[in-house]
Amino acid sequence: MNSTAMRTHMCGELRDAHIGSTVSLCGWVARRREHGEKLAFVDLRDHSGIVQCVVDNDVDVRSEYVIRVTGVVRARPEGTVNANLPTGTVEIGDCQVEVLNIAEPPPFPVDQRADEVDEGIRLRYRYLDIRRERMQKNLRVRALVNSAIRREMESNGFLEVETPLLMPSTPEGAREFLVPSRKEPGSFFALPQSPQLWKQLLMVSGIDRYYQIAKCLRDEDLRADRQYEFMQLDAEMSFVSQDDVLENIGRAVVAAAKAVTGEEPPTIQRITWLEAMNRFGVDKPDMRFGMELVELTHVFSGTEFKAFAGAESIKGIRVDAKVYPDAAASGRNKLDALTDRAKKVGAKGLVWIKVGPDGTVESPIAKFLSEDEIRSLVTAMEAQSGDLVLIVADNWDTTCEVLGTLRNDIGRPPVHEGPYAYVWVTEFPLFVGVDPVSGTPRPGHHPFCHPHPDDISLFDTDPLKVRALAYDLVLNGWELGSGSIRIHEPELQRRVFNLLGISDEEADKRFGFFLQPFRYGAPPHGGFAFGIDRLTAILAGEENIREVIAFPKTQSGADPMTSAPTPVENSHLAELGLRLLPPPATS
RNA sequence: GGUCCCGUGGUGAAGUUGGAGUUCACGCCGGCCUGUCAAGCCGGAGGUCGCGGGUUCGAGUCCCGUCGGGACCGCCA
Repeated sequence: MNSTAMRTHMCGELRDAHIGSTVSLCGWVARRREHGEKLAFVDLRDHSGIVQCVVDNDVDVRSEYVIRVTGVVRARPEGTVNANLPTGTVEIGDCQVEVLNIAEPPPFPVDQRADEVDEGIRLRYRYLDIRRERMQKNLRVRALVNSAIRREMESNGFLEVETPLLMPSTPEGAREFLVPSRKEPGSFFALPQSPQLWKQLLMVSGIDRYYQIAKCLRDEDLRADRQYEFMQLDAEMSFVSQDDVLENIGRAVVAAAKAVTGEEPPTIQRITWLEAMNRFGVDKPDMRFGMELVELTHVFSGTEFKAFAGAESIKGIRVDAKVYPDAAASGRNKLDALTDRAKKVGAKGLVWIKVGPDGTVESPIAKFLSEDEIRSLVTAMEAQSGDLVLIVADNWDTTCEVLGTLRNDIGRPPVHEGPYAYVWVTEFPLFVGVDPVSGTPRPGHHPFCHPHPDDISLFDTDPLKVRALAYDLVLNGWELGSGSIRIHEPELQRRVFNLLGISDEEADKRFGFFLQPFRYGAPPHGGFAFGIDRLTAILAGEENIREVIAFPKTQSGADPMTSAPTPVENSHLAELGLRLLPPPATS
């Protein structure tokens, strides 16, 4: 399969079994070791690996020259086997070397040492960076993920349908990239944040099970886990319950993980949003480690301590001295830093308690607590001597969020470290908070999420308590993706819009092209989408999705290799009916 | 929009409380070398210390600004 007109084998595949065969190999010069005019060792590299070629005639080859070597595979002489190379028991002898192309010295070593090179430089010369084993591996992991997902989705009856990149702008959600229209100056296409609207229309169209490995584009600030453009497995199913969606998407994730690691990943756990918040303080819990939030409100129900008295929610986390000896032994400076961190996240303050031997405690607030309270606290926290307990008393949201943040700060391992902890988070709230201007609830996911059928009665009385048939998939504390059962009944959709403060007319104006088809018979349906880049990064052992993207952007949204984005000629703009504003004045 | 970290030959790093023409390793160029494998030995070239301004007798070092890279907050329905 690997042989071509120019080569018979790949460098990395040669083993003892090939000894005696004459081979032709093509690749790049990884290194050369010269021993005078009549002996040189050339390490030849292609994507499969490296093999040593012994050259006993005078050839001038240098790093990254592209060469073709023809010679005979032979066993290495006694004592010269290289255990560090998979091909280390053999070498290519009697080499005829043909230089196919010369090369300038590369700006950085094209091997593991480039892991230490500034990422901006790696990106400027990405085509060289990708020659390295690490990037070759990562891109191949990515391809495995994609092909496993395709195979699994298709074997489960999903049909791949491609959807447009050029679509109307919709004001909701993430900031869009705009594409000016040449034929209609002043009008614009938007690039899709996701194929959300298209896939729901495909359900109306009777496609039944749709999937696509789709490019999504969002003009939001970049992060280790966020790029302007990213890939999602996007899927939608008709006549399903939430369980149907979770099972099918779960199979695709499992298939991808298995394709990469060779092992069946652990069962994907399920947890409700409420439980996730109560136990982990976040809606994307990293379940690889403990330090769960402990409910303490009842412990201090009759307390004299002002900061605790009457607090809606009091919770604590225990920093186990056996697991986190450094954090548990934090001195005053570190504790102050933790307090600052807690305040930045929204807490009024942070109470710390160091547990000593025999139930003694050390804390700035110890004198305000009764012995009973201290005893109950230590018992509730299951605290041992040396442990550090951190307590927040506030409204429920703040208490959860602050402790969830501190828990992650103190205990969270790098995202790519095992074990893999997949979890479905279900029953997200339909609305999150209230718009400060209009006073109406804000959608938690998007306005087409189906409310939990048990909660419809709360619509008029307590809308913020309404749960949605919405769910996230979380891996090691990263949100891989989310989905929901959608509203297919126009009447229910109108009720949700009205709660959101969107009138019928306004809904029609904003989402008309999307809502009108639903009048022609929309099946009950639901779906999901998860990020291929994030899943691939974790499976590849990387903590940054740039490492699994061939040509990513930097955090500032630029490409150091192509210099994009670049200015364009005024004539180019004029053709699109555009003119630039003067640059903003700098004071 | 904000907080924090980084920027010194091609690459990675060192450079003390501000003090001579910045140092080291790798790489590069030349020479030697027949069993190396990050080969070895000898010699050589290569710098706007990101950029601009300020403080100072004197700035890689201190201050301000700016550009670039990174982590995070906001943002990502």
